[in-house]
Amino acid sequence: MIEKKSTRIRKEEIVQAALEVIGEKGVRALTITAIANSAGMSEANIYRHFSGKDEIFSALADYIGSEVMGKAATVAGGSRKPLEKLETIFFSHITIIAEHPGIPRFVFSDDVHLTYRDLSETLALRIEKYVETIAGVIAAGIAEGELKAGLSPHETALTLLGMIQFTALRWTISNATFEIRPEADKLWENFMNLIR
Amino acid sequence: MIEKKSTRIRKEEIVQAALEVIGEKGVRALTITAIANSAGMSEANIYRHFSGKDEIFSALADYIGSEVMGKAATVAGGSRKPLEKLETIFFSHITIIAEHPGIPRFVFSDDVHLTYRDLSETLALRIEKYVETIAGVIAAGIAEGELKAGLSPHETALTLLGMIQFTALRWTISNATFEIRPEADKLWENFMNLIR
DNA sequence: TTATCATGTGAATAACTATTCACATGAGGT
DNA sequence: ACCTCATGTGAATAGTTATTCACATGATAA
Repeated sequence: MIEKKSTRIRKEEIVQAALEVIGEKGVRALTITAIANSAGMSEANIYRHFSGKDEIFSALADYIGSEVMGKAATVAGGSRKPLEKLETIFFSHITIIAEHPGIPRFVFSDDVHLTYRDLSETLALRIEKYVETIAGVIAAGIAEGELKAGLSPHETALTLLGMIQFTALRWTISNATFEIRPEADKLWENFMNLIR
Repeated sequence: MIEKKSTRIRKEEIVQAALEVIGEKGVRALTITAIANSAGMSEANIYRHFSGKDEIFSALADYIGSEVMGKAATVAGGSRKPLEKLETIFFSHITIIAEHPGIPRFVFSDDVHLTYRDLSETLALRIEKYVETIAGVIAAGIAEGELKAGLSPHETALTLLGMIQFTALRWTISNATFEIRPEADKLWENFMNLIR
């Protein structure tokens, strides 16, 4: 029998274990057995701290929301120049993906979207908010003359996020056979050419 | 007992049924039972025509490859101006996604990638080829002076595809609550601002 | 010290999965 | 007409899944 810990701590451990499982084997492999193994506890103990899979998925979404998107909001609210902010957001997003491949897989899993509709709505709202945060930075960049005047902030933000997302996808599909960072460098350099 | 048909025809029907199931319920729901129901035949009969799920997935990948990516190659090889070609490829891709949501879900399903590694390699190669096709059109556009001189064709192609892919994802997540076509129009207009 | 209750677990259950198999049928060649 | 074999199917099987439950344990408050 493992050491006893409070539900608060166990919940964090379970969420982390779940994220690890997704990062290694994908959302499909996120079974209670897999989580229990990864977290080093019995399956039954998972149910001491979560009512079921739904609740684990919710907690995972909350964690990702505060971790990834919260970070971007902080950067956006800072005092640097818009282009610098964009660059920081872009590369920190890329770094997070490289360190936790489970995050984009979870957020963009059609399995999650189609099986847990309520959660899916929450995710959609968070993504939309994230897009707006980035669009705000782009709008500021245009106002300050750092970026092209003709840009549509919202659409340009979608383009930037699509670039990030597509990189994460190609990375998973190719089974991590390329280095994500140099790829991101090239994409960012080209993107600056596009928006200035 | 349903009418008897040749394996060639049944294979096509099964692949179409599978694509439909993915479009409606996602890759996770692509069970033999679901395919059999959608195709209107018994589960056992599926095995008369395919050795198992792997082979169905392979056939699905082949169908998508010839359908979607073949189309782009045809357009790219045509005699129109590069910018026109890009626009055609972009909107025909968007149209295909809107009509067959199962296609992007299948191609970008981490479930597929992580469970069927061989198939995943094939998919990765096809995507890379698709990227190169688009990069070729962009390079031609630069050479002819239709597009900005400083662009990197490969990275710009990735950006374009990311835009398409991200739109498909947001569409699924939001449960098809927005019209995909007007969204695509705005994105394309902005993209033209970016690349010219 | 001891009583209590949150925490931990092995085993059972019911539902669902892919796949197989023995048997049925009918279309097309002879 | 009839033979044959590709095509079609209900039922069985073995494995996996989420979830429950009766019982164990140990931290902590009294």
